[in-house]
Amino acid sequence: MSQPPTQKNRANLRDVAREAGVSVATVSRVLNSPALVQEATRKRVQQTIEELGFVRSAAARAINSGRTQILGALVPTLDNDIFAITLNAMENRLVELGFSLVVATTDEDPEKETRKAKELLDNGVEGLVLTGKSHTDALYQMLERRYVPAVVISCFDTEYRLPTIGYDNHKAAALAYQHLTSCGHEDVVIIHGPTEYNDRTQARLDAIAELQGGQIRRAVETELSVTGGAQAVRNLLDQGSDCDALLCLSDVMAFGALNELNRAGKSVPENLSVMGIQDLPAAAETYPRLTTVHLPVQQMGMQAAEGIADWVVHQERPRPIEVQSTLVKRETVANRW
Amino acid sequence: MSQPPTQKNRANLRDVAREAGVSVATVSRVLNSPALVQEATRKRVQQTIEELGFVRSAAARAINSGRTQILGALVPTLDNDIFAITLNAMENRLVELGFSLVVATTDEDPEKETRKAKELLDNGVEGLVLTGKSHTDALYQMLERRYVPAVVISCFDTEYRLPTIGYDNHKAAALAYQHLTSCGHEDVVIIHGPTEYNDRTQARLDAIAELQGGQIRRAVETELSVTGGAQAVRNLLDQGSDCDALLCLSDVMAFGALNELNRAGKSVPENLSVMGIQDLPAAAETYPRLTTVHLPVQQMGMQAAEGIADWVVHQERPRPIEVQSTLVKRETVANRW
DNA sequence: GACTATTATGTAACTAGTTACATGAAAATG
DNA sequence: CATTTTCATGTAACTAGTTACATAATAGTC
Repeated sequence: MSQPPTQKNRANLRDVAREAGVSVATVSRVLNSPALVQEATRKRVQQTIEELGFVRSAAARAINSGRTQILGALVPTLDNDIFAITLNAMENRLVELGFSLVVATTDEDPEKETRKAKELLDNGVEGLVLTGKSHTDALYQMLERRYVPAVVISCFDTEYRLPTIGYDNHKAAALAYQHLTSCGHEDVVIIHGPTEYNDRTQARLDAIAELQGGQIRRAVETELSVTGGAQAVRNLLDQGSDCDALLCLSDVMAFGALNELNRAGKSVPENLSVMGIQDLPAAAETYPRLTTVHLPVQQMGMQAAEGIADWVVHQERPRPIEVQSTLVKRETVANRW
Repeated sequence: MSQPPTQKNRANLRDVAREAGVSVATVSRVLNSPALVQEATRKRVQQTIEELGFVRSAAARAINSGRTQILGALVPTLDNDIFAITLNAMENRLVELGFSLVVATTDEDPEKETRKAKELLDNGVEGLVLTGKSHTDALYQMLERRYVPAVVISCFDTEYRLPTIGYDNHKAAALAYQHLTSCGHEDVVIIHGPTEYNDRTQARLDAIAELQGGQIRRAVETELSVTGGAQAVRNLLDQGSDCDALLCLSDVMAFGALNELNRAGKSVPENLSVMGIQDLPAAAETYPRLTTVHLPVQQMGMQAAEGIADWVVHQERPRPIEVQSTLVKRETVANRW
């Protein structure tokens, strides 16, 4: 039977010291600054560590250093690609910087986010990466009271109370919409995800409203997913409503939209144009290839990782960082002039 | 200037005790078993905790309980949907069970996985969820030496040295291939991702090899992504090679394949059939809708969460759990009889 | 009113490391 | 050869909690 020495009979520093016939300080030195220990002693201690299968307790280290080396990220969901690429980049960079990343999902619900943030902080997370600007006062207070570094991704706003590291959603949407109008599209239907607590979608809508004279002319709200995009188009077609172009405020919805238009026998961009925002890798492979606005989410993930790590280590609040969105012209927008 | 009291001047248990005029034991009781403390005292202590903004140190708690409440998941990547849904489900269930989830990516590289596993364990993770069966001996030894609970997802094998919680890749691929043959498809091209260190892809290929008399007849290896699927089809078309059906061993490649076939003007399933494996949500919305094998990855995520949490808490190794794959007939497979 | 039971609280010893300071011995300097 | 410096190591006091045990103060019983 395998003994179940979960934590109990695991060797600790004192065991190693006793077994090797040295003091705890010496063992600690072998682990942390081996140069200070004579070679013979060091060898002996190292061998004892091997023999006893000794592993330093992370908790005990943390208690002394006040550092857990763990950061947390709160994202709305992992269920689609929108945040996955950012997280992937963030995780990779953080590991290089010596941190682990705890991921928690919020379902775009500020209350849930607050609860999860509390759990993460209670579990020893040293800093947080939040998504967007919609958070509860309780969360802000918690961060301030505990002096927890926290940065915000997926948006850019120098005035915001936390450092933002991301793209300007307003600009990105304007870029997309203006491309459509510059190609002669008059009647554009905006397909967007839920706006409740989603300031990024709201900012994109606001930008378009501005360009349409203060009021969005035609918009349909749907689920922020491939399925949502498909459903929106299905409804539009069922109602027999016509338009020049579809602007999906996120690529995933554009993917669904394109599929559904193909199914309905509508030619894109001959019958109508379609645009997305984000430029996921798959956007280059849709049929037809999706014209979209590129959001450098990978770069954002890396910068966020560096920003939060720096803040935690050097107690220096990072400046907001804007990553630039750019228009990617492919095949789903026609020139109507 | 905001004081930078990162860790230092943060109030601790002793500060609260002194300020409230009670002993440290009483404060600890207020936090852990408030019923044992008289109401007046409890109120006073709670108020002092509020005033001083006292927050329990996770590290100090962990040192006593030997429990960090943190689990780790090692997945090949977050860059596409394949693992995102599983992780999402896992994270949600783990939070319910009182754990946090640290996510690390391995790029399907056992050495990198071993390094990351070590980092996670050194950072205090109590248990691991691994993906697939390709791991280094060093990793196995590390897990055994440290008595770290670890379960494996995305496969099912009762003989494996760690408990597997997942689907049987062999069965899933057989299910897909047999559907194609039962519909009269003779000449099937298998499109699959890299097999190096990817035992799941290998198991799927093995199943098909068996059904084809020991040797895969036609296969093309590509990147495990939408882009990869599209490229594979592009190459196939460029070479002018014909076939009855395309079996993509993962939905994401099927998405790319369908797009590319649409682009080439090939009718699916009239010209050729296409199948995927996984049944991502988007599979129901492709054009045409993708026939695939459903892998209940959400259920797998939940079960894995429960299995590893149980093992960590009750020191009881879970039994392997198989989640069943099922055929989902949609529109991309024609009957050739 | 004395004796026991119950309840609330405190003391101090744990958990597993790190580290300032002290000590002793060997090496370098005058 | 004595003195100072350097190096290796040990002692014990920290980090921030938890908890077994002791004690004091009520409450309940005979």
